[in-house]
Amino acid sequence: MFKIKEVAEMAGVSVRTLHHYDHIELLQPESVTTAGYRLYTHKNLERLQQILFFKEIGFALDEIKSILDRPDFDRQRALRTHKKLLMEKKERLEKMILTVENTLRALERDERMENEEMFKGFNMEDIKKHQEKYAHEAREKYGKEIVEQSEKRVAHYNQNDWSGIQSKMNELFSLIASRMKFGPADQDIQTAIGEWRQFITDHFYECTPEIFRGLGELYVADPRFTKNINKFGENFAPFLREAINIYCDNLK
Amino acid sequence: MFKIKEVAEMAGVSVRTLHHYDHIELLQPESVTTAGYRLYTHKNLERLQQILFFKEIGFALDEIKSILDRPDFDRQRALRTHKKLLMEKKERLEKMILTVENTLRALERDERMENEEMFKGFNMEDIKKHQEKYAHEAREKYGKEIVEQSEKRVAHYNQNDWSGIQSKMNELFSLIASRMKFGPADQDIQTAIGEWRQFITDHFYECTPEIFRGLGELYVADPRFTKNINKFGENFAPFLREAINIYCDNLK
DNA sequence: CCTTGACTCTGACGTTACGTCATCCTTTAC
DNA sequence: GTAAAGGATGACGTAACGTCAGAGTCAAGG
Repeated sequence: MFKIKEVAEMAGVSVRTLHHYDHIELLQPESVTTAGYRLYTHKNLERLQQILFFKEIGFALDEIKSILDRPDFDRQRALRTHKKLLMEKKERLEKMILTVENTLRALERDERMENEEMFKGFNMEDIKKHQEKYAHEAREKYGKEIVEQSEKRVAHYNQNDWSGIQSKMNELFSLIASRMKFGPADQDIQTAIGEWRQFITDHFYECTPEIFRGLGELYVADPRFTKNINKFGENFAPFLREAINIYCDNLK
Repeated sequence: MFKIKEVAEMAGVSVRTLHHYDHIELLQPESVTTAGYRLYTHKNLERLQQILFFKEIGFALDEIKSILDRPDFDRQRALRTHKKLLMEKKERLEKMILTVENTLRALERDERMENEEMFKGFNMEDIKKHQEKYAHEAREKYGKEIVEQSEKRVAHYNQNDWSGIQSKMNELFSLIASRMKFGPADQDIQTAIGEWRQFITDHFYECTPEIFRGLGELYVADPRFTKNINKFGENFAPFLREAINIYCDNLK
């Protein structure tokens, strides 16, 4: 249970804002003390987060209310849409930054900019269109999902490759993980490494020792990858890299 | 000389907005016809651009007015400030995107997020903290045995660290993507590539030119990586590889 | 036990940046 | 010469809070 000021500070909004949200019934605290103090729960915080996401994208508060209160509201789906819209907004900002840069360059060379050139990134219509689409989509959620179909196709295309790799990867990595205590030069581990390389060669591309070493580096370097891979154990990524290096050394 | 609707469409604002700006004496057309029609010049457009820049950053209209009307107003200086602020805003957005991603992940794994974790990107103070942290890190960059510490460091990275890494990557890749049209040898792109390499060196291991080239190959060759990376644009992976190769060539 | 300072409450009016009519006048195209 | 499109001027509406005012609440310290 959090008091109003705590919540305000956590979320970076004013107390008055929370009062307002209570008043318009957008976000009402789970409970109220006998003295009338508002008390917020973690659930309330989740809703507040949702509200702020929608706000950032440009929805009005009453729209947000009706979206969040709909019984079929899907938080996960909403979040994915949020991400898309936020990235669009980011692109818009990037365009604006380019415009500023162009303006600066033009100013330096004492040139004159094209009229439309001056306002790139300001036009919000793209974003608005997307918002409308989102609202429409959500409203007709039980209609046909044409938009999703295209996404699925792309996802599906890779899904085959993915699950193939994934299961092979899991198999090999589990084996390796189970033998970590024997060190990266362990015979069974080295065999598994070789199999892994062969698998890549068979299914994707010629995995030269050089590339293979790079792959090992990648396991450590790419945060998304590392995170996935470290579920096989503490320090699994560096261990794997080391094992790959030993494997490649022994090829000579 | 442009009529009001033309200007509105060029800049992506409403006619009413221009009326309003005229009324509050923020932007008054150079001339008016006998019938009372507003006529805007290129100079007026420049001022409008300025206004919109300031607005995007969050200034109030009367503040903008007093800024633009000050006799010592330096457009070039202002633009440079704009750029900085816009980039900060972009970072804030990137953070929000990360927060959305984290929320999604937590939702998938049915985890519960930390209370403050939920609101990253919403209040600006976080940004400052992160910047301080980065500055601190950089200051201590000249400590001892960085390379050998790499593995240990990685092992102790927490969620925050990963977020930082991811956002740095996103930042650099976004920048590169936004300048793809200038070709892989573009100066800014090359600078970003250098930064990226430095970043790997700082956080993981000494990234030699050889390894770096290998990474470039992997971006193209490895389907999983390509998939992730191509969200930055069509053919982003091959483009990146080419840019890396150019970068490495120039090191000799 | 009482005080004090930080926090909270509920109105209620103010503010910013336009949106939205309504009503009327110009200009342009056929 | 007439309609459609665009422009002008009030005037009121609105969204999302900000900003007091006046009063109660709570936790710590003297």
